[in-house]
Amino acid sequence: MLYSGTMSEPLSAPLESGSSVAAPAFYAAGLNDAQRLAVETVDGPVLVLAGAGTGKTRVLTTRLAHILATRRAWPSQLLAVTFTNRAATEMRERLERQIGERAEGLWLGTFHAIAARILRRHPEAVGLKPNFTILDADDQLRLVKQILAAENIDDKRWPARTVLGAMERWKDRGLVPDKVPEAERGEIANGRLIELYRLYQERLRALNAADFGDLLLHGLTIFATRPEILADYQQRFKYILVDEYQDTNVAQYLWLRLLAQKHRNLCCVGDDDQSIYSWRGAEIGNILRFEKDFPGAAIIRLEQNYRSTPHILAAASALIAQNEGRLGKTLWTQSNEGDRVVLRGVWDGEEEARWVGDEIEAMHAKGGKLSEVAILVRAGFQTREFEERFLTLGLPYRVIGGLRFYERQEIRDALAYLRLVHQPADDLAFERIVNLPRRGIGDTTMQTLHTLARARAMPLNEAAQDVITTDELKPAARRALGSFINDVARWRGLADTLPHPELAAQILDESGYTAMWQADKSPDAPGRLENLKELVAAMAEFENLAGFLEHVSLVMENAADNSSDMVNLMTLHGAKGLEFDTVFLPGWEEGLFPHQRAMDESGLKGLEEERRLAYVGLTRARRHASVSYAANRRIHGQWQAAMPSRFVGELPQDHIDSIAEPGLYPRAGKLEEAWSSGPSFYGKRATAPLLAPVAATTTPGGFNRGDRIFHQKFGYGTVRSVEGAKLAITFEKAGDKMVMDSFVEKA
DNA sequence: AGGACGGCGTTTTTT
DNA sequence: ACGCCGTCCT
Repeated sequence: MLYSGTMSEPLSAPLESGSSVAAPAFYAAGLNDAQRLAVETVDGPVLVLAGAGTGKTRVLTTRLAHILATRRAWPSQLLAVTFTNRAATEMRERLERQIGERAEGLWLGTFHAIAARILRRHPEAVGLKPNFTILDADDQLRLVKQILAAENIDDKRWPARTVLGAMERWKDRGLVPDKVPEAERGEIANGRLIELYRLYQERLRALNAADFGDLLLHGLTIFATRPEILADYQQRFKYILVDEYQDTNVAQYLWLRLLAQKHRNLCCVGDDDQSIYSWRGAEIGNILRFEKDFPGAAIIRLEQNYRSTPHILAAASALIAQNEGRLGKTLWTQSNEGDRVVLRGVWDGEEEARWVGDEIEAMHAKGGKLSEVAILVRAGFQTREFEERFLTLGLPYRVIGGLRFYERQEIRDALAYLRLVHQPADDLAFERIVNLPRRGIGDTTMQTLHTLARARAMPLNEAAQDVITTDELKPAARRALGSFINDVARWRGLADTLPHPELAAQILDESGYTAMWQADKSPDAPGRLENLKELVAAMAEFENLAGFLEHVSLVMENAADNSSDMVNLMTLHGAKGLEFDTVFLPGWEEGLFPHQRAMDESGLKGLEEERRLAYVGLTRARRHASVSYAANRRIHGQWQAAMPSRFVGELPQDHIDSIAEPGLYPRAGKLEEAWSSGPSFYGKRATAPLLAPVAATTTPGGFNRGDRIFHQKFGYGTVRSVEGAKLAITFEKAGDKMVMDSFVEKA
């Protein structure tokens, strides 16, 4: 490699290389014109509109390499932010491949990781101590529940989820309690939401904790109240790079704007057509408004697609063209025709799964890799039918996006021990494990403890220290509690001398936690013990306990076992940023996709986001994409008649191969009526939802299409259709049969 | 302190 | 239909 030596040596690429037509620096080799422009336009604000599959990551890393190679900045003066750890890791790995060690010292990470890093340096500016805890979703929810209970708010009427969600949306917009506009207090908790928000924030501070939203929000507060700190970072970050800009929320936008104010070298990369996270605060307006927000910004479009065949691209493009508020791009490719997008109409979900399974098996038989196949669904429950089918076929599959390692009960318990040792004020951790395993510290004891802690405004652990010196508790409880907090104190003392993995192992043993699972006879107990071992082993990779806990809070990644050859099942959201040779997109039915709720709650905006989701799905495919829809689907146990998604109608005829069984839809014309009335159809909503319970086609015996039945000889099955007194039934064991209605009974 | 029972919700999810 | 959560009962 030409590029060698250390950072202090002069580099082969001269600073003024960008101005000449001389041979481009080696790292820019193979870039197309737009990509090169995106790499080399380093001064001033830049928006790179990177369509799906246009080589975005390559541009991002090359741009960083270019800035470093031309000595415009030291690594420590570069800030590169992503949304996911996956993206951050990928960027770092690719950058290291390009420029090796020179990438060290770069501020590269997720918004949250970078914000946490800054917050750890100035926690006192927002009333936190340096060892503050970062709470996860579970802790947040528990905290809100406690507050609701303390405030006598009916959590049936105002579930903690809802309350927390509303507070998080405020945080997403950078609003601390005092800044929430009067008009927005809403009805939640009878207008007391703002009060709850305030209490929640106070509670977090008392716990010496921050939730994810706070990482950004506190950052904004620090920048607003401590100009000298802000100035320091503004000075430091000469170049800022942002990935997936269409997913930023208002808080992140404000944060970036502040940081970029001095040098104004802000490069945002994103794709407005792939904005699919509005429901968690992402503000597509950020990317749409970029030119206004940053006057004089260069807009660079990456439109050459290196991923998909022309048919797939054309289908996706035609679909997304139906959206209104977009910046607009024209994706093109040099690759050859390839197959059209397959559009398949089927009777029901079971048949859909059968069809997909058959297709995959056929492909597999021809030597295709299963790991290059993905089934992308709108909602998690849709994976079930495929799983069932694949189990019958013996087709290996993995569902991506289930419980993650650090979300498992035993892992969270173990972490609670470590958190408590690390940060004595962590009441949530205290409560979680104070009586786990059982050590005779019950509700009564905890109530006493809570009362005392509240009265003296001190953490539970501290209150416990006091209470055991009094006779407020019964002797047995006092002994139990005393022994527990003694243990915790002892472990804390060991933390300085013992290597942290050993400390963890010792805690788990001495607390009786390991023994608890050893004594557990349930089938998953051995697995849990394994996980605990894994946890302790994983700790060795970190310098200390604090570093480990930080990692756990911020990088709750999935241990992706990419090794084995399996079909991938995941949601469309989960598929963003991934690509596969073959992609199946099942369940394209009105009400399911676009999802009814998205449209009910967000109207046209919701519909357009659903369409972007469809676009994301299609553009995941390299060579083969198959869309399917079923005429009947069972949702929440109820059979529903379904109409094909309007997105089906938006696919361009010239680029699809359509195979539908005849007679799937009894009432012709209904479809056009539903689609053509467009979004306003949902505005009215007087009409019955399209995903509606089936109008009864009943036999004399009272059987309906979709009924689950039992037959003496054939066993269980489902009524496929009804013809007078005869039923077409798909039996689970015996397959399809016609049976007289008098021979079956309802299951 | 642990199980049984009833009620409710059931899109998407990262950090 | 089903699973989860919270409550109530033993």
